[in-house]
Amino acid sequence: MDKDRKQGRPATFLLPANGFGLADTLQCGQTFSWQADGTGFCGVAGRRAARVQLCGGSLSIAQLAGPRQDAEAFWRRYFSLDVDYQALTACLCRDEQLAGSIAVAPGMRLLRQPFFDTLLSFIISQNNNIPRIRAITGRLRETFGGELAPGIHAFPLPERLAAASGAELDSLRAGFRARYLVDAAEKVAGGMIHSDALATMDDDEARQALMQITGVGPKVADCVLLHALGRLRVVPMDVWMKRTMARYYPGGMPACAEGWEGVAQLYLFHAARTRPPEPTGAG
DNA sequence: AACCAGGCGCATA
DNA sequence: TATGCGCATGGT
Repeated sequence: MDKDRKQGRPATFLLPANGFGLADTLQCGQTFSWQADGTGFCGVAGRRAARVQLCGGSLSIAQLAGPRQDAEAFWRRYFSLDVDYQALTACLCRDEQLAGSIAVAPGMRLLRQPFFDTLLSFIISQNNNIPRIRAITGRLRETFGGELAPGIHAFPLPERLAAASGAELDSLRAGFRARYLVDAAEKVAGGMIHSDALATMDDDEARQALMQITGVGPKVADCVLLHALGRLRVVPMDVWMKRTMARYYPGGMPACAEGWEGVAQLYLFHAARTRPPEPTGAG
């Protein structure tokens, strides 16, 4: 695998990305693995590192580390550029509240993220805010993850994190979540939790399996199902979504979101956090 | 069943 | 500058 990591030149290519909103996609709280970098972003997904930037209607990707052969296919899938969001959002917009939420960030896409990166990130996200999640995941990567490119570290491998020392864990300043990270690493390294096995289960079975990890409750489990396992009907219920659902959809998501409830959640969540809450009633 | 630990960004005083 | 609030989970 040495040839994959030590490359003289990055693999650089363009992906068609009409209507794609890079900043909204990377900054809405679904990933904490990307750093704004002037005109673009640098970040990681699994064992790959990349710098990405919008160029007109295309997404320019410079993969700095990782397998080159399937790089285009990997990133196309990661950014959901293989999904017809024009058609999908047009469908969701049949609901008035969803239309208003999509208008806040119409180019936002649901990422398809690597399993273990996502599991660790959302364990850290619990009872936490985005700046601090970014800080802790950054220290987690620098402490335990391999350096894929200069200054860019991967998320740790499960085996490495499972062998963490107490001092290393303290340095994360992750608070009570530190032992949750270790339990997740042990269960993945030991094969008790495996993404291939989760993929064969229905949503409820996979949720229950993930909740065997200490520190993974229903909300964190649903985040992993949606963001890493492609379970697009799953709606992680944090406080913002509880408010949104109670207020606008007491009877559940509208029919136009059937099968895409998790994607609808992305827009509703982002809009709820972005714009000030409206008073009840008209106006 | 209701409460707190745990750390820190944030809004409000 | 100080104070309190919010947050997802596990444990009491």
